[in-house]
Amino acid sequence: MSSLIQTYERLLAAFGPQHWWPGDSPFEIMVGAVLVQNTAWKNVERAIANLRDAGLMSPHALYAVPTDELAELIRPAGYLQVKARRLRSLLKFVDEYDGSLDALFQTDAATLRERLLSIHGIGPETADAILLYAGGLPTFVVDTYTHRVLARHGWIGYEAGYDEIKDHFESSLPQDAKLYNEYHALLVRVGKEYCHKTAPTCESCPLADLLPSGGIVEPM
DNA sequence: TGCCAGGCCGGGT
DNA sequence: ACCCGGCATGGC
Repeated sequence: MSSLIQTYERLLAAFGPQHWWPGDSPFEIMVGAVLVQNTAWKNVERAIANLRDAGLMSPHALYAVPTDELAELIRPAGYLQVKARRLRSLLKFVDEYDGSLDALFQTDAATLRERLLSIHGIGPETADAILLYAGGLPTFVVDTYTHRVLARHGWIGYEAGYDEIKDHFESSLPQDAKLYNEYHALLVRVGKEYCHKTAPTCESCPLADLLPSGGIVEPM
């Protein structure tokens, strides 16, 4: 069994830097983090383009948009009613810092994470994505690909929960935002290309020789 | 055509 | 403390 850092180095060598998060500004990254919930990034790009084209990609401008109007703008990202409300709850939070993300990220990481989690529509993954990719804070982001790739390769059990997986990484890696950034992006890359939900195949999977049993670990 | 995508919430066990 | 249905659009 290789260590997590060895796996990281192998993935980085194989795929190179992923240049995450795709987005021009911390604010756009925050918005994208909500819009991408259980949604293909492709669809999110259109929604973001709509907001940018309308000149709304700033905290105050976007907060001034009524919920139903916001829903129409983000339609391509799906769950439009739900996400419009979630965006507004996040915007209300940002507004408490007068729309200054610099001010917002002055808060210490643990406190800020708690505050983000208290926002309606912000769960652990969205909170961590905001902290890491918008704020540059060293917190590991766990997503469905992270879970599937690790479980299928026998590194964790399928029953492992969010915090368990997060701790798995954070306790065995240096606390380094750049490392967490790239690692998560690489896991998503591998998941998309080799670790599909159905019809799992590990042929040519870059992690194949890390499998403890020489095969895929199937869920119960 | 059906299944899936970079979740989260609320109600029911 | 889990488990499940709901939420919606676009790509393959």
